[in-house]
Amino acid sequence: MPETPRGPLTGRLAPKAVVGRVSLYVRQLEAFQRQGVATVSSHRLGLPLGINDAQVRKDLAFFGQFGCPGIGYNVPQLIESLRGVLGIDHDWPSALIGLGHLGQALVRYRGFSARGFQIVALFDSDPSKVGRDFDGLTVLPMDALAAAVVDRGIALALLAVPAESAQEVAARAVASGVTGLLNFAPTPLSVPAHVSVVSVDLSVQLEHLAYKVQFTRRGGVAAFG
Amino acid sequence: MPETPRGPLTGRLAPKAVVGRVSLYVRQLEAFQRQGVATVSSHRLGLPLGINDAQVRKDLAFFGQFGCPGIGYNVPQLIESLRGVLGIDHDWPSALIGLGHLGQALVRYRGFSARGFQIVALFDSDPSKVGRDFDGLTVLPMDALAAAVVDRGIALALLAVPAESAQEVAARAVASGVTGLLNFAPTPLSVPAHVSVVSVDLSVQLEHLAYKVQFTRRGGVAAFG
DNA sequence: TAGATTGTTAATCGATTAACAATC
DNA sequence: TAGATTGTTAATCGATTAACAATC
Repeated sequence: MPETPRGPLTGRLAPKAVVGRVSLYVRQLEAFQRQGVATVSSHRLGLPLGINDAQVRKDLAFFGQFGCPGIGYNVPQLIESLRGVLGIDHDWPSALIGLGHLGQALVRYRGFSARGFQIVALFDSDPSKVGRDFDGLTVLPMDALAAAVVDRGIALALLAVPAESAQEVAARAVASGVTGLLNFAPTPLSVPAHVSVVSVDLSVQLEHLAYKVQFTRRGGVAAFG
Repeated sequence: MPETPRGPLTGRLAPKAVVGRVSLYVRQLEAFQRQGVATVSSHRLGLPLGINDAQVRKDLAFFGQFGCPGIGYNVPQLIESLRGVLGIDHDWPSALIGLGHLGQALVRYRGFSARGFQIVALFDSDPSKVGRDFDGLTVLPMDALAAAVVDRGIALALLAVPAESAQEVAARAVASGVTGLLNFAPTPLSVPAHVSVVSVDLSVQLEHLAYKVQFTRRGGVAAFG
């Protein structure tokens, strides 16, 4: 039997890399569960993800003790523990701000709600967008955000606005009570300490791809990735 | 005057973190250029990005010598050099594979073509999608990819297909001559050594945000981010 | 018991920051 | 010249990997 985990209440903020891998572990564990696998070793869990067994154990050790020497990890139990660690043992009703092309796509994208991130309200500062319907939701003006945060229990906002207005919109979201921002605008956001930001910069990713392809073309050895 | 850069032809593949920051430097330099700034120091370049001056100089040193002691960096020259380093001194005609919600969004998203990544052809393995029109482009069957790669000079493909089919579609893309994949499917891809992959895993990013918000709520100090 | 596997400590590796001589 | 700033080396810091006693 696994010992009692320290639990996610204690300890320091985990490094970005660790949290990212834990997300991958949860997804892989869910795949094992669907296959009816009851127990996995750190080796077997890391293998399909290209992560070595020492790394898997070290990552898990950051959050507690979840395994049994000689046996491995109980799949459903580890899923439950890690979902608690990540804060995905409950839903996160979310707002989407900005209904340009990217925003319209994100409303319809099913990948978020499949993992508990339901988009429950849409906002845009452009009056010509307000009142329009996307995927069954009506676009509200930014002024309505504070009320929605309270009424619908919104904590997170997906920010799909142009770079120029991102900082201003972020400030309004924070003022309305949002405490987490997924920022798709290609610009750094400055927010108070109690607010978290994760940025997804698609241009940076594409430029990284261009770099790697060019490097390979020029005869370099793609050592990793 | 800056000395002759080593140029992007030599050296090892730069670490992921370095390449990501260089993308940010280029964007910041372009902002300085629009403002008419002629010369910047490593300090001034890093400041708006939250990157310290030593880091900026170290990153640039990976690719060559671009500055003048006592003066700093010439803005237009550094932009040109770094665009060469990243391989974004020319356009990258790209294919988009998979026209689900996310794929449809990516076609219309202007952020890619603004940085030289033009989507010039659409593909889907689902016959009911083939022939449909999105943003002026007609969806082609996967069989047409190899010809398009040659005819339209395509090197990159954006992969917006379900996790279940991602590996199979990636293999077909590679067989058709694509050498770079931007993978939006939440699954690792296995490709030959001459092919590069950059993955954008939106669920992992959202789960990271959930972790940080939960951590803050529970009284932790958000030390970074 | 023998084999497997954990959690953890120590060793290695790589990335960031500091310091400074050289240079404009 | 004096002040500013680079490129680079050395110092620090953090993350990954290896090793192994403890345990099932």
